[in-house]
Amino acid sequence: MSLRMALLGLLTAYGPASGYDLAKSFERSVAHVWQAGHSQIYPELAKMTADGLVTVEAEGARGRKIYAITPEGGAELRAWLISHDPTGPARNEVALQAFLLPLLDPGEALAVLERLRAYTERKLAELEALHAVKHASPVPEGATTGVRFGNLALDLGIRQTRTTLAWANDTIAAIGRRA
Amino acid sequence: MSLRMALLGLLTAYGPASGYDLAKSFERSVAHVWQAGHSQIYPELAKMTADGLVTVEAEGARGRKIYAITPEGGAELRAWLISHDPTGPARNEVALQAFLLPLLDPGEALAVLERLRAYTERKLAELEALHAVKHASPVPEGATTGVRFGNLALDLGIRQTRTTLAWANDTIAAIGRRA
DNA sequence: AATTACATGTAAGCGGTTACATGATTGT
DNA sequence: ACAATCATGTAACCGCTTACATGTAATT
Repeated sequence: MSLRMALLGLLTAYGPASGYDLAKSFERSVAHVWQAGHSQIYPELAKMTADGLVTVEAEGARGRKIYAITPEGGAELRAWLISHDPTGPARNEVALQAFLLPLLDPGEALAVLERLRAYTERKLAELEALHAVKHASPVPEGATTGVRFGNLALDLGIRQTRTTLAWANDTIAAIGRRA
Repeated sequence: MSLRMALLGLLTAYGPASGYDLAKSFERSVAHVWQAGHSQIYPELAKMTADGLVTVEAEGARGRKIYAITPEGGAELRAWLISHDPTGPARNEVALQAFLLPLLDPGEALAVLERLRAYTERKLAELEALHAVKHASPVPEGATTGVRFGNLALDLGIRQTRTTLAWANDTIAAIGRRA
C-alpha cells in the first residue's frame, strides 16, 4: 500500500509523470523514506490504472506513458494519510546489531560501534547537504500546509540520525571505559 | 539473513531452545527490533540445521525439538556482527507520512500529527516500562561486554522514540502557528 | 469432558530484489 | 558507428504474513 501512496503523493505534488520519471523521483527525493525500483513501479502503475487511481493521460515517444492522478486516487491518498496508523512491523538492522552486541567481547564490540558511527556520520552529512539545497528548490503544486513537500520528513530524518550518532558515541565511551 | 542472526543470538544468550521457545522470545525480548512468527521460524531452523549452524540436541514430549547453536553458527553470528553493514533499505512508514503531510491542509495535517504523537507516546511508555523491569532480570550466559543482552538496543530505541516525539510536538507547534 | 497451552508444520499470496530482455532516441 | 540515456516491461526468487491443519499434554 505504501508504494501506492508514495506514487500518488509524487503525482499530486509534481503533476503527471511517466513510470520512468517516478522511478527517478524515488531515487532523488523519496529515497530516504521509501525505496522502489522500476521493476516494482511499472506493474504497480498498471494495477493502479485498473483500480482507477491513475490514468494514462498521454503517450509520448518511445512508448512513454504519462500517468495522472484521478480524483479517486487523490481521495485514496488523503484517506490513507488521515486514518492509516503506521504500524510498520519493527525490523531495524541497526537496532538488531545493537541488541546482539553484548555477545561480542569489548574490543570487537567497539569496532562494530565505530563502523556504525562512521556509517551514521556519512548519512547525516548527506541529509544535511540535502537540507542546504532544499532552500533553493521551488515550492511544488499541491502543498497546502505552507511547508515544502518533503521537508518535514527531512527534519525528522536529520533528528533521528543525530540521535543514533549520539547513541553510538555514548556507547563507545561507556564500553571503552570497561575495556 | 537477519532472522538467522537473531535466532543464533538468542541461542547464544539463553542456551538451547525449541522453535516454540524462540518464537516466544521474539514476542518478548526482540520484538522492538525484529519480528518473526513461528511460521517463519520453523522452516528457518530446518534450513539452519541443514547448513550446520544449529543441531537438534534433543527431542522432548509433543515432538518438541531442542536446537543448540554449533561452533559454525557462533562463527557465522560473530562474522555478521563484525562485518555486515546494516544497509537495510530505507522504508519508514512514519517518515513517508511525514513526507506526504504537506499535501494535506493544515487542519488535517494537525490531526495526523496528533495521531502520530499519541502512537509515539504509547510506544515510549512501553519501552520505558521495559527499561525499569530490566534491572531485575538476570545477566544471561554469553554476555562478554559486561552490558546486559538487549540493553544497548533498548537505550537506542528509547532515544529514537523520544526524538520522534519531540519532532511531532515541534511540528504540531509550527503548523499550528500557521493554521 | 472441555478448554487452554504446548508444539510443529504447510500453503497461498504479497511485496520486494536482482537479473533478464528489448527497443528507441540523442549525443559524440 | 557507438555509447549513453530514455523507456518499458518480465521472470525467478526470497522474505514475510495470514490462514490452514494437526496433534499432545496439562488444567479446570
